[in-house]
Amino acid sequence: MPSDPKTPLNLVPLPGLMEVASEALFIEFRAELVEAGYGDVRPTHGCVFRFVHENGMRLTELAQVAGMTKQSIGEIVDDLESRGYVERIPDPADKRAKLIRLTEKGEQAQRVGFGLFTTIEQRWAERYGADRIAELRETLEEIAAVEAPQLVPELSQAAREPEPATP
Amino acid sequence: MPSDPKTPLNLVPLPGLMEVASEALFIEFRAELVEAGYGDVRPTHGCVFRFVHENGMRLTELAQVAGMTKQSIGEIVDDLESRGYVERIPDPADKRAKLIRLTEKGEQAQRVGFGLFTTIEQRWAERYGADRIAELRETLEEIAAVEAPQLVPELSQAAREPEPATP
DNA sequence: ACGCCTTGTCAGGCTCCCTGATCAAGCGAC
DNA sequence: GTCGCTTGATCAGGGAGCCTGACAAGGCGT
Repeated sequence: MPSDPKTPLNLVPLPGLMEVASEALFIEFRAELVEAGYGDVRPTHGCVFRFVHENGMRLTELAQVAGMTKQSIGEIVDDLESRGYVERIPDPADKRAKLIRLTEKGEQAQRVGFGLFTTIEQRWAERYGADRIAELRETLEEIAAVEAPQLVPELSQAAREPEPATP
Repeated sequence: MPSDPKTPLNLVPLPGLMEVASEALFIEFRAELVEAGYGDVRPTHGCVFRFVHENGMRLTELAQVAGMTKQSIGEIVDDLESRGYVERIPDPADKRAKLIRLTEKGEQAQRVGFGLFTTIEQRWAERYGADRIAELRETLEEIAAVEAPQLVPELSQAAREPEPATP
């Protein structure tokens, strides 16, 4: 049945639409991150920037909140460390453990990243109508509250600070 | 800064919300597909079920519309072939080429899959309010039309037939 | 002081996608 | 006709991201 090269949008399944919008959002984010000079921060690294605690955090804890294995997070942290975004310092409370903490550079990147989210949402509000986007957010929040009550609690907050400041 | 284990939803960035909703939708789809007896159809296989033409389609063409390389699609088709969902028949118009076509089993799976999309959308309409979901779809369609004019044209249509029929 | 749990890491594997190279078949120019 | 060039499919290899299993070093309860 898929034959007509121009499938009308109202026949595209909801997951498809969702994915298109989601990906568009992501691509916009990615492009601006590159433009801001953080092109070496890959999508995978997000799980660290989102969840890492200001005062440092153990690998195991990071793995838990990110919903990944210690090994996977460890690999990502290795990568971020080699790029200078995070550092491992010995945990004074436990000689086995190390605390993973953002470096100065890492914190700047985090600020810029969080700032980009609000920037983009504002831009979409201008592009598609503020009420439409507000509506969209409202609906998605309701959905998220129902569908992922255990999944969402860890997700980061964005934009506590007013402006990202230039990198 | 990410410290409070309970981040209020209104502080979650739009992409995060989008992804949660998108994934919830996907998981629901996946679960029902398994339940319908098509558990061996993996997400990757979607690019074939979505795009394959009723009368058969060449690998190269499939790769083009799916936006992937011939090799990647080829691998997926190999897999689907070994599972009995598609078959390769010689192309009468070109002795080099083969036509990839759904088998009977493959067509049933496609029907069921397409049907599930509408089923789930209806269920969400009941769960979150028909107008809310209609609104959501409307907004997403508008976004998709702007953000992915070259990306969307290939996306499949769903639900041409009224009911998926029991597998 | 003795096992037992925890923390982090090494080793290896799987999936899904990619690039590069190859081979057979068709097609156009002469 | 036949000599290249293009095209359809495939083989080989690689990288990103995630996983499970195994294990050494350190801490902790009794």
